[in-house]
Amino acid sequence: MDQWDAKIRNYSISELASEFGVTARTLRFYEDKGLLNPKRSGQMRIYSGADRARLRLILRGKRVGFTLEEIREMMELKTLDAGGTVHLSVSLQRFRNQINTLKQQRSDIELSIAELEAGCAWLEAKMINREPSEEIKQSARAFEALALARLEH
Amino acid sequence: MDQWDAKIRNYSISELASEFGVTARTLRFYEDKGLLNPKRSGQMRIYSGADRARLRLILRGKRVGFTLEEIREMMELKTLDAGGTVHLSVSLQRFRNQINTLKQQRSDIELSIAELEAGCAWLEAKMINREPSEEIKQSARAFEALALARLEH
DNA sequence: TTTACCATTGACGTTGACGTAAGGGGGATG
DNA sequence: CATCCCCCTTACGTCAACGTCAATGGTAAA
Repeated sequence: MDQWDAKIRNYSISELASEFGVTARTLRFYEDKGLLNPKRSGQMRIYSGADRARLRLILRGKRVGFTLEEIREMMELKTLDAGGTVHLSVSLQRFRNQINTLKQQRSDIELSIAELEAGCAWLEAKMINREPSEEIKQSARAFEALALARLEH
Repeated sequence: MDQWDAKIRNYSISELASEFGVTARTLRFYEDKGLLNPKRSGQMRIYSGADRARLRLILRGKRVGFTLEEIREMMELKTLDAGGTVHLSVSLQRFRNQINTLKQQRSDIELSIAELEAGCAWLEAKMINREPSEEIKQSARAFEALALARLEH
């Protein structure tokens, strides 16, 4: 239980960048936008485990379509201890909205996956039987019909 | 079974635009990029039900994070009947990659939802008990610890 | 005919998220 | 000492996805 803990590990900018597959420029940019603020040792940036965790959150947020500004706001809301009940309830509403957005997106994604999987099946069918047999043509038309049915509302 | 079918419905540019909550400029832009090509009556664009279906796909693709270029490619792959087995298998691989991307995204989304719901719970706890009781402070610290545990790898 | 409205095609402007180039500091190694 | 490598800041460049503006045309009601 001494101080040789795993959490006192720090990271240089390029370490963190390469670990997450981004450039150093990106990390400096995020700092500029108020998303990160690592400690400094002189000029050099020193990233802690917490900074690393924030970065993970930022990148995940990006992947699901939030802008950097939105991500910054959400992170601020959680570190914002001051502020009355009103402010809290506003924050709560914002979080709930984001959740609904994400759920909508998840459903979009599931539809898209289904769409692409249907496309795969269609391509596979075409590859297995190269000669334009009536059988395949039939299934092709069937697929098209199904696709259309799903698409036209 | 006469021709008073539902599918012969056509749309003007502003009809389609307002139905999907985009501007006419957007539709012209998509056409410029080869994503749509409605028929013309003179200068005016005439959108068919198929065009409408394509638009639906485009917008969904956008919502899940594909670029217009990617969407165009995917749509081309499906209307591309010519091309040998090699081309087909390349297409198939592309589709499979997109599917994996989407599945990754879905998992990201689920993580984000969990994150935000935890944030909601945290805010709610704070609202219910406004006075800074030790009890709440404890649960706050507990939450922070949990969050960190989830975040740091 | 005039007014009103919707359509068209350019062309340039804007925003977010970085890339890239220029110029310079500091330390470790041959 | 010279060379390398990593770090820093400042500032301009870029790309996608449209927005906005200008000038113009067709048609339908007043």
